[in-house]
Amino acid sequence: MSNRRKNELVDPKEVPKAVVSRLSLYLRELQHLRLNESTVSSGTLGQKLGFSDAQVRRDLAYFGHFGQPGVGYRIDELIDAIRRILGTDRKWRVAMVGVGNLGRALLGYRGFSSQGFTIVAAFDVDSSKVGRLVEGVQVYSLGELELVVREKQIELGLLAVPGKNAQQAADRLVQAGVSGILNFAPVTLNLPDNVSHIGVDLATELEQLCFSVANRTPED
Amino acid sequence: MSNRRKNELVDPKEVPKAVVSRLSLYLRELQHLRLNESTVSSGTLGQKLGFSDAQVRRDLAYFGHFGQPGVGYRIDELIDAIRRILGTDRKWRVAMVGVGNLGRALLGYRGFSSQGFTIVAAFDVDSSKVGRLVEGVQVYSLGELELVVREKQIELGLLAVPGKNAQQAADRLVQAGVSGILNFAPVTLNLPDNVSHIGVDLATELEQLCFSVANRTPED
DNA sequence: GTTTGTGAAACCTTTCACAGCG
DNA sequence: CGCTGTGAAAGGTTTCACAAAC
Repeated sequence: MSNRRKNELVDPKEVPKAVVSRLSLYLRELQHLRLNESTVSSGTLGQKLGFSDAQVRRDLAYFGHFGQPGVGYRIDELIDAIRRILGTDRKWRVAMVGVGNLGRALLGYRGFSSQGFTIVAAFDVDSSKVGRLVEGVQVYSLGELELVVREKQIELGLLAVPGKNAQQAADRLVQAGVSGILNFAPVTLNLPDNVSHIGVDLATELEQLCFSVANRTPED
Repeated sequence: MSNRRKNELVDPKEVPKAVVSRLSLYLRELQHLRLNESTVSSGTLGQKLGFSDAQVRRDLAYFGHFGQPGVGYRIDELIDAIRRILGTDRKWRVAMVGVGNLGRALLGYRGFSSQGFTIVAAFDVDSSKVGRLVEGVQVYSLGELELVVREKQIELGLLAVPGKNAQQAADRLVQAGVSGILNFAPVTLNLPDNVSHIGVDLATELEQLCFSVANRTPED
């Protein structure tokens, strides 16, 4: 047996990045399974997501001994554990930068709040939007960004501005002290190492789909 | 030297998936660089994206000999080559399923059309939306999905419906004959192997960001 | 019986380092 | 010179297969 106690975390640096991305998928699936079952085996969980049973067990074993031989994993317990690992076992305060089509849609998206994220302010250059509530969120001018981010202790930024303005807006978020940025603009941001960022480029995702459609073997 | 001639493609099955995802990023960066330069080295291109020079060269070499020693890569030529590889050197006809917040935002997103994707129809259950134009796209009832997809020869579907309706809507797209689905609903779809699909879960992305913020080493 | 956790093997991806080309 | 393309090495990830646990 490992010298790690149950639920004790390993150094996150030795956890493969691919494992972390699957953790979110496990969490999502477990939240559905919880409605009907109280335990699940690695085989069943893997099957729902298209992974092997061995992969599920290996992934979870990075973080502790969550399973019971002959039984499987207790769903509630595993959900709590994964949320602790991901850091979503508490609320995160988030800012939206850019209240165009996409920004507005994201402000109204219920999936964020259900996972512990609260959008507490939005920013836009368009003065006709400033001062209004959009999807229940107050819109401020970009000039107020630093002040509001500090005042409301915002930790994460969602960036939904046009590509040409994205780097500048990101710099301001960094300046204001956020710890992470989720970037929807189709550009690669250049940021200091002490700020995490992830890019989500919708056109890029569609290109990947395209490739896989165009290169499918005929007999598939 | 390889026995592959310039621009000749290898069997796509032997190309790592990670390489394909970087191809989209190379393309995006090259489209910016083209405005100021006519050639670029692997080092420069890699630096913009945070990849090593060796990785850029290795990735591109899967598909042919695009570079010139001592000079680098001709940007226009490389853009054309990557578009051919991804399959975006032609127009793709796309349907939007779900015209809620996110669906509407995606209908108005200019980034799709600039990369060769044309949204030619939208579908929604809400009868107050059916028959209207949203962002210039005609909205049909879900009942018309199969007919319209066939008539307009739609190849790809964007799925932006609530999670509980996603599998059913995806089944209908498959039934209607689409080749690929980009799924924004927070569920894992179960689809036949002859239909490609990619999931984009916005809450999941935010969780990944969270993890990387929460687990950053103090001295970073 | 079922299912976990994990060494060991297999497989996959990135980096190194340099011959060879322009 | 500078830069590519690529063998070989290093590093990372997944699968196999089975002893141990229930």
